[in-house]
Amino acid sequence: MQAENSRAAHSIPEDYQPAAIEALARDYWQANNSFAVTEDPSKEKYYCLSMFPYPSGKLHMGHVRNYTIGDVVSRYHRMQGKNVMQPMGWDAFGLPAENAAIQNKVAPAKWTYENIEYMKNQLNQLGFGYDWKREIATCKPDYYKWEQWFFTQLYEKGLVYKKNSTVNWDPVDQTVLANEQVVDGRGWRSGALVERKEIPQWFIKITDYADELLADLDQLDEWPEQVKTMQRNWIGRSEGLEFSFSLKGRDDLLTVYTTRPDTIMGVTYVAVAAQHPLALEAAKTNSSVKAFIDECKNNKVAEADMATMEKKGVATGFTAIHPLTGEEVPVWTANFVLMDYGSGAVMSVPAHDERDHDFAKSYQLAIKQVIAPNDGQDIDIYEAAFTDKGVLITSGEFTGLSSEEAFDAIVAKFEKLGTGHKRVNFRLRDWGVSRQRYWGAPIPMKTLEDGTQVTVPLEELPVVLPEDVTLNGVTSPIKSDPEWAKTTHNGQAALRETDTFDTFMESSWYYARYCSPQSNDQMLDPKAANYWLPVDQYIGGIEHAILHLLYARFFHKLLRDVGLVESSEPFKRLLCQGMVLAESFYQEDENGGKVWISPADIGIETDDKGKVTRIVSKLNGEEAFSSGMSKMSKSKNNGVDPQTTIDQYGADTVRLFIMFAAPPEQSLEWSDSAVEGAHRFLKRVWKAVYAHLENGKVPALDIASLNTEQKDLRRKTHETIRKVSDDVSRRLTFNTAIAAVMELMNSVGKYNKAETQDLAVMQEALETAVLLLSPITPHISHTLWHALGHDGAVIHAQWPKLDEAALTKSTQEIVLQVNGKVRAKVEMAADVDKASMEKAALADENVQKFIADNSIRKVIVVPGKLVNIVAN
RNA sequence: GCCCGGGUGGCGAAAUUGGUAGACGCAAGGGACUUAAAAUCCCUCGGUGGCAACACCGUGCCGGUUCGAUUCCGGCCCCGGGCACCA
Repeated sequence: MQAENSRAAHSIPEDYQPAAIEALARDYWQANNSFAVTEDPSKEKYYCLSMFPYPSGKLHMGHVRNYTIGDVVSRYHRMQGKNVMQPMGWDAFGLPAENAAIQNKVAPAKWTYENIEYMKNQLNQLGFGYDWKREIATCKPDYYKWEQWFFTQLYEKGLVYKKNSTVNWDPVDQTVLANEQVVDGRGWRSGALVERKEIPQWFIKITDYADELLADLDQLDEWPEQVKTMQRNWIGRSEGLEFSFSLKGRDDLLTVYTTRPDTIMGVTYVAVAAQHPLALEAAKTNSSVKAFIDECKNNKVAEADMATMEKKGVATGFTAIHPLTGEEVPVWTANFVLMDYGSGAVMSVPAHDERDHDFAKSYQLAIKQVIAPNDGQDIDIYEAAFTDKGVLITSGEFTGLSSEEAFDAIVAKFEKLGTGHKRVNFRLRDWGVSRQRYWGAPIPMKTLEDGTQVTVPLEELPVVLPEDVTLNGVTSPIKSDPEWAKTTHNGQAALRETDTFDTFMESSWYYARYCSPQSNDQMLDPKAANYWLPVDQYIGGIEHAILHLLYARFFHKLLRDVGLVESSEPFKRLLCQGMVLAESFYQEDENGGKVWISPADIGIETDDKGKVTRIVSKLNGEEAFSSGMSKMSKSKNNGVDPQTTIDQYGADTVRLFIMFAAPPEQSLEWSDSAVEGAHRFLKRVWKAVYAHLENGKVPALDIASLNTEQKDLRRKTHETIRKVSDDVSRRLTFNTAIAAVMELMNSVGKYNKAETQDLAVMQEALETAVLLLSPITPHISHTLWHALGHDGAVIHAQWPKLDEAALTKSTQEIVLQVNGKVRAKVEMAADVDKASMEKAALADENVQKFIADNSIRKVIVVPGKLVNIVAN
């Protein structure tokens, strides 16, 4: 990387012209197939993956951010000499295609393929280095064939079953609605009040893997702690007691599970779900129970709605008998008990559970305190529940035990009596994969005439989804066409399943398919899969922290257990990038409603401190208002089309801005003027190289002969290498990496000598800046690297090497504090010892002033950094 | 409601292991160049006081630990993500 004698520099125009140089770099990569990779056991592999996009129409800023991060990481590791795979594809099934189909009268397939074409072109314009040979679209039969096959394998292994489960039902359109399609409790098209309905659906037993999914989180040491915590809570392992209440005058038992057996003596009622058999039975004779159950049919399915709705219930008339005391407690049915979770019944202890407490107060049910605070503090149990652990009171033989001791004692008691046992429970529920929609992969099952369910054999796969269809907005075309389902099985008539898979199915294994995307005789080629997997760096939005990442981890373990991969986890390192926000503006219409105005149509007036004084709409010249920063969205009309910015400033500016504006995990605020700032910086880099080339021939660097100024610039160069290397590889803080290169360029700009060795250190500084920037702004770096005299392309260059010797400094700044406040700063020798530091501190005039008449209690010396004198 | 994050100048941010708060950039103000404007370059830029040296205050709010807290602990407020059929 050091300058050779008589380097043949290539001249460049004085001005930076992004459009021309970006086309040049793109043509080079394309002509040389720069990003195509194959398995090469002689090289260290690096698999960098960004979450694939849903082909919604055109790229949005969130995509640009996601894929820029991935491309920077990929290009960095490439410069480390690794065999880097960076694939791209399309998460092509989903609801929006059906909506677009209804709106624009175009088939979902056609709409999807057109969007893919357009977005692929945009990705190329941004200079992302993808191996397009590996492109996948999940809506293509050669992809979902293997997903269907895999499902049949899981079925054979007993990991798939069918059961009833609740959906949102639109009674007017006679169709199932996604949560998104339910607006204020009504169907978004029909406006009808949505009902809960139970329909049979296919489930995959993710709960069989709950223990492993939980335990293996501990191995993922390069995942954000935040994501692992969310997954742990989602899986929700708990230890508790399962036991049954007998029912007065009946033979059946009511089974419940509790994580707080220590509070069992405080049970004052039992609550069952509205769909619980006991509630249904009570409804036959009790009209208020029936009315309540009917009312619950209008409850929404989403958990957030369940949790925030008013807690309601009604007594069933049944009476349960407390298994330890023999006491009689009423059985209620309540809207907060979930039928899908546990046994659909819970014991209620109002004194020690907030929800039970609220409910008991609303319905005048008894509140019985059985736990007292450890510190003996008096509490008013009618005022609020006491939910902490403590000491048992009025609990018969268990009185006086701590909550922890009582847990064991009470579980032991039940186990001895044979009426209950300790049980590990998970919050995680099995994965319901059936969707009653058209644009998805058909579920490969058939029903025979006698009702038997069979899998579709491999030779009949894929079960192809017809693409040339018209949607009526209500029923899936494969459901409304009676012919589609008709098939045979071993000569017998059979009907195909007309439900399709949840689209999370496709996104749960695409990362593995990229390793052998053309494999047509098996799901994965194990040799390729085991070379590339696990993914070394996965990048995507934090909104996927739980569901997608958990399903993908689950699928990977399933792939392992069918023998297709060797590893147990799919993603070694994870980065969750933040959202892209923009300011949104509105004016009010005559009804007080908000009319959202695009940021492009807004003018802003400021005072002489830059504070905003007035916002005006350019559309009507009247005052407008800001509603602050929010996620770029259609509803707030605050989206900024990446294409406009690419056209105006070029891809490098967009990439630089988006990496500089915020650290990757934080939300990023779009700012037009900051984009201009990024562009200005690239112009400065260009000009600096141009000016350097004008100075003529550059001699070889002769380190021994450098003067102080030359050494200073060289130190700055190598400090920058150290900082940027660490930021890009370990910290993934691209914003501070860019800031460091900006500092280096500021030093370059201030350097005004151009004698022999000046040119050599300048050459080194500029080459370094170009190399360090090249993962972020690959196009301008491509041209400038060439201009600086290199015949090979910058993508084949090595990442700059740190010269530790260049970092040495003769002096350093020492901070002098009195009682923790900075009172002076002094330059001292780099190798100064503690005693001299302390001596210098005590000798300082300002330090002396602040010690004054106080006596010195303590002196803290941090070697090479600071001295703090404690005096009072 | 539950789980997980975040809150630092006019703005985006930095401070990596408890050790100089505000690197880098944007906006703004002043100046140079120009007939002029744009572009570019130079200077200033947390608040208050002071000619200055410097002092005091300042990292959402209240309290704690520490020689020293943006960083650790307890409580609160506000904003964002997820909650199983949006992807």
